[in-house]
Amino acid sequence: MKTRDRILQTSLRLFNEEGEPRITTNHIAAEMDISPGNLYYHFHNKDEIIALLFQQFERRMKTILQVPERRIPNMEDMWLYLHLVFEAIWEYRFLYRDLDSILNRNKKLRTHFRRILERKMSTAAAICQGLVEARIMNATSDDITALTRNIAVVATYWLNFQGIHASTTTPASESDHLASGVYQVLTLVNPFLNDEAQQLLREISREYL
Amino acid sequence: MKTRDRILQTSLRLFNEEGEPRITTNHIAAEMDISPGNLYYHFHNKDEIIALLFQQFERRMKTILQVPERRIPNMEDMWLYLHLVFEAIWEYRFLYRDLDSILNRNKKLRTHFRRILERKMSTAAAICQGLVEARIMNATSDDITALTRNIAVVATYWLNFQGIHASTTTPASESDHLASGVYQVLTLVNPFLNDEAQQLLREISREYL
DNA sequence: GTCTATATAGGGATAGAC
DNA sequence: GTCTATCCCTATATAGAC
Repeated sequence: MKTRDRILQTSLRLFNEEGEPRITTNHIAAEMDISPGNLYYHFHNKDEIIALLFQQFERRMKTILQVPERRIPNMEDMWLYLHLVFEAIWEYRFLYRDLDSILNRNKKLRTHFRRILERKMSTAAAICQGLVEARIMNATSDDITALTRNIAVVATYWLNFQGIHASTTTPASESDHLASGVYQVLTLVNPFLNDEAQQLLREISREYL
Repeated sequence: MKTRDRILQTSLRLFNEEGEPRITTNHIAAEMDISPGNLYYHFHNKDEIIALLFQQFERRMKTILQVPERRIPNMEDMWLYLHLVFEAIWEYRFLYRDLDSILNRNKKLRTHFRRILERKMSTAAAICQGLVEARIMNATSDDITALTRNIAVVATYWLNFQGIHASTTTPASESDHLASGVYQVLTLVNPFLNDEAQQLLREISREYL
């Protein structure tokens, strides 16, 4: 594996584990047993590493958010779909942990992140619209607007919230984080579903949680 | 006004405006036209300033979250109540902007912040319970658990979300931030309310938003 | 491509005079 | 209480040898 790729890989791991602000270029080099000078041969600065990692994340999110399917999604689809989103967030969670600090340093990242957020919301809105037309969901257009915003907020900040709120109990495993996030987002959708879909959702929750 | 208090006041303003990580003790001293040495006469270090500001915030939140009233709150009560919470968050928004970074540096703050979060949720749960008993709200105990978590997430991270999402449009005024946050939280509660309460909520929203 | 050595800059913090 | 001067440390980044 090329040094350049190893730098990206190692940076991602350390950023996720320790938080981006606490990891310096020296830390990354030391962890890889290369010299700081070598790292700077491959990247001009730390921001360039972050920008590259963000690009990877963005590409991944874009493919997830495409939703090429024609048919109306059922509850199980939604669960799995949300799971993919949370999985991607989890693998690049350092971005979310210090979101403001990272986005403030780089205007381009801010714009791109906002686009991802907008895409998340429009995808969610489209799914809801489909469910309404299939009479699975009962919601006005205003309801859907507010709902998609809430979905975006909870999906974006769930890991942060968990990190504060659950720090009392035993540190949860990766799959716990993901499943609880998916569940929490679906509780937002739940009150708008018809009885049958609500029942279905309860069963799926019991199965996965 | 004593220098010590002016330091706190100036720090709070600069932290809120520029973000806590970007404001150094030298910045604070320069802004006040005092020497860095003088600042260190009054505070041992930057963390001590932050801890004091946090204490102010915590006291304020505690008094808001007391809810000494006996009677069942109506929709207007809830609006005003949430408004107080968002107002307090707004005035100490630097804490929320770099929450992870600040809480990671100081374990004590983390514990106290978690307590505030828990208190927020138990207060919200108590209010919901009251509404259910008054037949204004229709929700199971599981519904309320999930709902209060969602309320906590949205209330905690609304400003951050707004900062990313709305950065395209004109920078909103303070009152816009608050009102939109209150509205957004109430959209979480709305689907559980009976028709009459939902109607009431729509009217209040139109009035304040 | 990789290393060693080093320059630079900035923030945190202290000492001692006034 | 306040100032000036200064020290220490750490992080970023570069230069030049190999």
